[in-house]
Amino acid sequence: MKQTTDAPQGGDVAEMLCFAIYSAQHAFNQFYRPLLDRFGLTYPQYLVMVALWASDGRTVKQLGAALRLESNTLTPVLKRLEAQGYVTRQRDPEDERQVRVRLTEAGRAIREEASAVPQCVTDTLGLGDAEMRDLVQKLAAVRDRLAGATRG
Amino acid sequence: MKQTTDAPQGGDVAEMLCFAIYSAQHAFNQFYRPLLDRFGLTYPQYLVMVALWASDGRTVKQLGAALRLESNTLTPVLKRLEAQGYVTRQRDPEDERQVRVRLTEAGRAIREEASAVPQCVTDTLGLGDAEMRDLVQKLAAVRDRLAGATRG
DNA sequence: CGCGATTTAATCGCGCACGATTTAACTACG
DNA sequence: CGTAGTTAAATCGTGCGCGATTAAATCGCG
Repeated sequence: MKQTTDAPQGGDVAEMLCFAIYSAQHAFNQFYRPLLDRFGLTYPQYLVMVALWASDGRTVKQLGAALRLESNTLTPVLKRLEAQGYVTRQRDPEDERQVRVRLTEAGRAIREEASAVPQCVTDTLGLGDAEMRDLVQKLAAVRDRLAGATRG
Repeated sequence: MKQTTDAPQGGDVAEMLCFAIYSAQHAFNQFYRPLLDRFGLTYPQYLVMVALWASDGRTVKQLGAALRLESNTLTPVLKRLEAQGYVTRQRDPEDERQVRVRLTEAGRAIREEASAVPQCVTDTLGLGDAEMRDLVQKLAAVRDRLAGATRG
């Protein structure tokens, strides 16, 4: 009987969920690149901006919780965003261990313009709203199960 | 109360399909790491091995078509696999532009042992076969639509 | 044949990811 | 208080991804 799961016995990477996610991630990255070029943003940088547009003034830790990244990844990204003039980074006077990340005027300014970007994604994918949400929910479940098993 | 925007996908990263894929990809990467450590393989290296187990002796181009990668990414990965003793790389005498990648005895030898790895994934995810296939198919459709739009 | 166009890998530079470690600031507890 | 333990960011090294470029082999067309 043919295996159709994540098992390589029967087949190729094409049948594996991990590869479906892996290759879809690269496709997103490449799809976003030309759209974000005019802002000088990379895809991970864009995700940070989205997180800040939703809730400004978060600490590195809080951003990391939202993006599932840690300071070893975030700090260099945030420094580049700071160098681009989109955010500021300053130690919280209340707790000097923490660094608060805040949007600059320029960072807030591109929000409107950048709203065309996700619209372009939905247009390209042509998925219904319910189908999209379902896919997001299923992927979040996969992610959380994997993450739970990795730690616990 | 959580802020949302009018833009589709524009609330927070948690609602965005691109982020669901992005974070699931990282979760897979971290889930695989301890499982692959004993083979000395990274996750991308493992995907190359899976592709070769399915069809040995492919060219870099053919491997790239399967994995959606190009030589700029594959060549260093293949060199590391070669250094580990899992594959050989040699120019095709029929067409010296091409490099054929072949499993060594050691490369074939770990196939059986490594078959426990995807089993561990299915056990952890607890998804039915049909549900898994459906998810893979949907993600492949997303990937192909994005890739088609990026090129075309 | 000859020579420009095409194809295939490889190379280079940059920006993530991330395990491991370090530094600094805060907390808890005797 | 003081100090051991904890927490938050930053630092470092390695390995991808990938756009851009280069080098070499092959193809195509006169």
